[in-house]
Amino acid sequence: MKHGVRAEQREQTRRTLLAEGRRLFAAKGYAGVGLAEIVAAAGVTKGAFYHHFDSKLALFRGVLTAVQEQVGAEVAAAADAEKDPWQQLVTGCLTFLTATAAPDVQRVMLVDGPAVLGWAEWRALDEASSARHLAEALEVLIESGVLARQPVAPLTHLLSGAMNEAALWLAGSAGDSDLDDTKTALTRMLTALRADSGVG
Amino acid sequence: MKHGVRAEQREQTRRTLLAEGRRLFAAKGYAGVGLAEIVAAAGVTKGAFYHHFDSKLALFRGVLTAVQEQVGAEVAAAADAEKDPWQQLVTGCLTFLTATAAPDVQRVMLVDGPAVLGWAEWRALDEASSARHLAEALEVLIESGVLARQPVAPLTHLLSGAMNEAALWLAGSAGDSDLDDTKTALTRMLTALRADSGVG
DNA sequence: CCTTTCGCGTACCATTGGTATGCGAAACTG
DNA sequence: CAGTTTCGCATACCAATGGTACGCGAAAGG
Repeated sequence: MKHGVRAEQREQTRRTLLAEGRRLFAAKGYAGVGLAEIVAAAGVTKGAFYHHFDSKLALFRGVLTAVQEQVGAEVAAAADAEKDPWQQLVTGCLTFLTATAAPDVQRVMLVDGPAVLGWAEWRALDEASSARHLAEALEVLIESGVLARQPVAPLTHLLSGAMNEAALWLAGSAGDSDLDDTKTALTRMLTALRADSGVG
Repeated sequence: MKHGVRAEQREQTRRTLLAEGRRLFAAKGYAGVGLAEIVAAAGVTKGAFYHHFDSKLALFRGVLTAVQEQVGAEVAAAADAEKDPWQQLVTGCLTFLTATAAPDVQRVMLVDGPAVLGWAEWRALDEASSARHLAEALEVLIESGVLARQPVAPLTHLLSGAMNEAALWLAGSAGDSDLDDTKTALTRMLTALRADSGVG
């Protein structure tokens, strides 16, 4: 790691571009923001931008990765605070609903992400940050006999999709009890998967 | 309704633009296809296009509506073939997984839709075509005591999101048993919501 | 048959993502 | 410390795209 004045300024410029890109992408969507606006907000020019990123898409990829890592860390922290593996799953899922409540997370990670990068790449990035934790938690619970033995992949995607859509809906819903109701419904769905729930 | 040569040609041109738009949007995504390509494929010019649609976005809105109505009709038909309300729900949900398997449905309706139109408008259109059926089916089952009494909105979004994500995953998954496994997991989740499942 | 309507083609414009090139200061080198 | 290289960045420019203004020619209406 270099520590000269040059390397420092370089990193500062890169961080500013990522920060302003995140702010603008969240506010106006990927297609609604031009490079001119981004570089102006960052106080640089297009020449500087293309020195740091190959394309507008590359900047979005960087922003999305940062958002996903932030959400993943928040969820993982909440889950790790629980002792019981089952409670880790429930807490992690419920935390996800609130961690993705911020508008910038919504638009970048849940709405524009799949369309801009393509679903496959978006899925791969999500897998690396948060979905992997979900799958691992499910596997542990299956191995320990808490959950009925079954393939984890379908379950992971069903739950992941359910939480994503619920988070988007909650952001625009006016009802005060919607969050609690959703948490209740989600908890009920998770509980239903248990081997001792009488289903299966 | 006029029936002259002129009105007929007009409708023909409009249908061709919608058809080619759907084909190209599905193949390359909304941002990946230009108006020039669309009008060339339809055998007309941009002048004709803007005589029928206000913008590229308006064409996409028309295409998306058509796709959603097709999926909604397919799901509703399968559900209506069942007598028992509970079986209508299960059959409808399972049919959704196969009805959205076509690549054009995936990209237009599930990936690009929310990003291009914005999540709110996309949700409103989805509500009008398929999600409304789901909500109605859930309400019937709650009223008849099959499902535990609970708010339907959170449940609708959780299930809708789960099915959307599962459909996208299934399209790219290589495993032969993935579809069956997903249907099993989805059925298990639905069954868990029943008032007599011991949960809640 | 003469006028009006209108579906559509042609020519054009503004903006956007992306590139080629030059400059000036920081970082090596003797 | 002078000379040279490196490199972060700015300027000027290009091709393509969504969108508009306007004109033509055939069908619709009297």
